[in-house]
Amino acid sequence: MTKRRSTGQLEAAVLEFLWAVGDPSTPGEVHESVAPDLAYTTVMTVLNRLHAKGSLERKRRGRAFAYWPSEAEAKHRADQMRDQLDAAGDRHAVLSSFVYTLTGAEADELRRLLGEAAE
Amino acid sequence: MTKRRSTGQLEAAVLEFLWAVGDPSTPGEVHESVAPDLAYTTVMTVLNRLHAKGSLERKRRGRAFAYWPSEAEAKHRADQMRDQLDAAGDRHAVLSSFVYTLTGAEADELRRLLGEAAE
DNA sequence: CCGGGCTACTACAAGACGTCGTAGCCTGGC
DNA sequence: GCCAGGCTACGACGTCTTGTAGTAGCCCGG
Repeated sequence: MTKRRSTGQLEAAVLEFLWAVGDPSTPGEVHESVAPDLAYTTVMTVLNRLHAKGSLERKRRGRAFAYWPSEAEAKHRADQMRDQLDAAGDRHAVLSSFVYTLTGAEADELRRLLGEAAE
Repeated sequence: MTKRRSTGQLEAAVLEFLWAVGDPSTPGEVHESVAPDLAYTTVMTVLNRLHAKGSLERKRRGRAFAYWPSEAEAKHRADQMRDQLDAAGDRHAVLSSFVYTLTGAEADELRRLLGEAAE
């Protein structure tokens, strides 16, 4: 018996897969690629719940539904980051700490993006 | 009748308060400031749980414990942001989206921080 | 030294999520 | 056209986390 995944892991894995694929996927495809060790119905349930929460869109494809993320991964992640900033009492301190975690390449990338934004 | 707070809200509010205060606080102080509408024991429990999870430190003060965050807010938030970046399939896209959410002042601040880091 | 108040521990309830069973429907082979 | 196999939709169950509170014990002031 495989140990139960910790909370959120399965939903996260499903979302990640759908983002990576880019195209709408059926429960069968998701099951096979994400968690073939689990019952098909388990994956089915996760897809339904994510859809109910608004995280996924779906449309009929044959007799099944094909699911895909309702939001691009980049936007989702960026919004999460933005939320952290908004929740903070001291944004300066957060930005400072954040910059400290960046690699050199990431810092370069960020400078470039900020440079463009400055126009 | 008072509606139950949604999951995570109370813990978040307690943490936020302790971060804002800066000094160790007793359950009584937290209760009064964060959720006087709730039972004292409810706040007590939340403090204990956050301590058990390692989010809070505590030490005796009189016959009570005084609690304070084990991690600075800025570091906590920055780490959360970093996690989003690490979880992303395309970091460039995330950074780009993130920059797009920044205000002018925040962008300036970030440029300045990145400038320093470049030294 | 006695009562009121405040604290620590324990208990209960509800929601979110991981996981699966069952019934129904579609398709392919005969 | 009909039947069996497989796949899907929906619902159900268990656990863990978290919101919420009750009760018993301890300390201090009167």
